[in-house]
Amino acid sequence: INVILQGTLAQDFSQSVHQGDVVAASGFTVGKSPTRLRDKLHPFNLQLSGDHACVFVSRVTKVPKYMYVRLKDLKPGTVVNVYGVVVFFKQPFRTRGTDFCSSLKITDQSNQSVFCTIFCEKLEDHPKIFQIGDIIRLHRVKTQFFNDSIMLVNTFGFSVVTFDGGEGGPVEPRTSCQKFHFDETDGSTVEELRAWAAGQVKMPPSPLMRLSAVQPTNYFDLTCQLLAKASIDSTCTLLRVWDGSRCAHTLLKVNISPDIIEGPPSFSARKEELIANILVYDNHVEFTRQLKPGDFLRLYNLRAIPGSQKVPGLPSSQPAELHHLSFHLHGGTAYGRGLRILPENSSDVQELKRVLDLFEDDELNNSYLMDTWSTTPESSAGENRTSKNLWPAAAAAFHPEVFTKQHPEQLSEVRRAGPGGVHHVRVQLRSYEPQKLHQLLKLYCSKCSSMQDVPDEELVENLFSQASRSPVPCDPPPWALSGMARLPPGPLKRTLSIHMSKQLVSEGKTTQLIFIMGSSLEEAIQLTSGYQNVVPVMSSGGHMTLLDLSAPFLFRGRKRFYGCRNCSDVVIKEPWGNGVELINEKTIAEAFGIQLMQFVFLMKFKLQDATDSLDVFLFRDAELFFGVTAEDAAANQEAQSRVCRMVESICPPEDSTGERPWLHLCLVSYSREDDFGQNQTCYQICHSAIASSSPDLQAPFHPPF
DNA sequence: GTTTAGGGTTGG
Repeated sequence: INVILQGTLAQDFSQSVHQGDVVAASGFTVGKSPTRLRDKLHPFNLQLSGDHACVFVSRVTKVPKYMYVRLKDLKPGTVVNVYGVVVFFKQPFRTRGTDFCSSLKITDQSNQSVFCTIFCEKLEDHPKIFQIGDIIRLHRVKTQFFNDSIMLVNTFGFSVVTFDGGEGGPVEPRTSCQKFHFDETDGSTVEELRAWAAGQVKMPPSPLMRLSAVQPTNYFDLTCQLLAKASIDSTCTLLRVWDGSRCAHTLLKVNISPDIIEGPPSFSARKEELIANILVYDNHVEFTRQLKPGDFLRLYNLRAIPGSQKVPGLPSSQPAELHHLSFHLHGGTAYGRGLRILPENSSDVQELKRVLDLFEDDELNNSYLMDTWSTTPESSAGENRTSKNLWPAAAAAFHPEVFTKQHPEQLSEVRRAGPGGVHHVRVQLRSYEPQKLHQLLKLYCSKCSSMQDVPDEELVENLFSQASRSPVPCDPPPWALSGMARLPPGPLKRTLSIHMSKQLVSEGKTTQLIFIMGSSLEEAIQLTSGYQNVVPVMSSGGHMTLLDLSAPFLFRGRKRFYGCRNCSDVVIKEPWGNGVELINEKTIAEAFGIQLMQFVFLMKFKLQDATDSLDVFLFRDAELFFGVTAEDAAANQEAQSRVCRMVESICPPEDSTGERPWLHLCLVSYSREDDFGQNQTCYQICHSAIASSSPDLQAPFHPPF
């Protein structure tokens, strides 16, 4: 039925009512509804317009279905539900009883870490944990004391859901359970844990490595595709796997009789170079029986062992060669040792597939060269792998893993070939621009292709103080709750005006989003510790608006986000329509009419070899090249200095004793019109990545596009 | 409403 309100009553009502509220009306009159034919509602309506008419609005607070206990507040002998970030885990292993056992350790914002043991008969009921940092939700676990500390064990009605722990990614529950509870509060709980974990320095580092980064004696986790397998004896299975990168060390070759191999008995010479043979022992052998070639796997706590190793089942005529690296998944479950199949839709597998497909496409294109390649393997044999003068021991080595040609070309040939080609070169870096390395970060608008420097701190500070110098009051938008905020104790004891969304506050999401007016830059930064999204605003013509777009429009943790001046048309609206659960830079930018700028790396290198020198850009594949995203470099001093160290290590200063290493790079040449309308040939580094040999320079896994 | 395990590597 339609209810018609007028005057101040209508105004008061519309400001306080929310969808879902219970409304009681008194003093109304019944009238004929003029819209009954159109809206097909009740033929009468209720008109609340007299002097005695009034409306009561009462909010029905939703009783949450599940309560979650913080890990610090666990009491012995209770059954609870908890959320946590995984800091240690073992894949499920067989117990002496009837069940498999998952062993894990989790932590949360209360900074307590707690051990959990999950017993389940079926593997699919166990938590699907892929890596440290994953988020886990446990329902109906009981607390108990062991060794003077409280721990968790599953109990009747137990259920578990896990999520990827990466900030900004989709919140996709991992479970094999058909029916499980999941609502918007779960989504925000996961987001809150992700954001909290991202700011924790004490989180254990990921042991994931690509093959190209593995060094002798390393323990590491590997994401890979299974190409073939062979059962060697009851305690050992051979897995032949690849991840698209080439290990910097000669690998153990295992010649197995073709009739015991499941999958192709051999591969092209180029592909064989990338394949790692992994020996899986003891308790893990059972799990390898269900593996099929083509499966995507993660292997936990693999060991790379150099030198002569006895390989079980191999004929004595083929002793493992000295100094050849072999990979072992030893028996036991210490340090989470084990393996699992990764689902095809997981983001890590998607990334891996892109790299592997690139290799396969490339191999197809170059199949006409394969004959030459196979008959002269020494022509390929590891110039960039073994030569000592090529690279200082602890620095990085380059492996453009996707060559379009097998032999490096000389720079003079590259120049002669003109635009429209892909070249593999062996060069030294003579110089680079910008000289000031912090300037290699830029802001880029993908819509208008404009590029600008990242504003320095002083400029942003000025914009903040300018904005706070115009204390013109402004009408807060109708959707906002406004007030003054006291900052956490510190040197600054000022208050500033804040605005929050009524809707979010009513949903209890009080830390999701805050608008601040009249603050300094420093205060805005301080607030990021308590609020996930901090938006600085000012008053203009009585309305709330953003600061000049040279300043960040949003602070999220240590990250700052900028809008494009050309392409943005700013109107502050509620950054959530119906159904928007997630509040992040994308949803906020969209709501405010902002074209989000992205951080990019841009550098110019002067390359040289014996024949010529050539200016090339590093832009499109720069993140792959450094193994660092530009966004991380912008937010994280450590990541930024890592990039600087890499640049300095491939181009040591003139006066230093450091040798200038030879780099294998992939270059693409293309034609571009210069300012005078003349066609000009440009060059860019592509597909080339730094494969590091020291852990602090390690390049993470990253797609080449 | 039971039991299992209770993180911590040198091993082919």
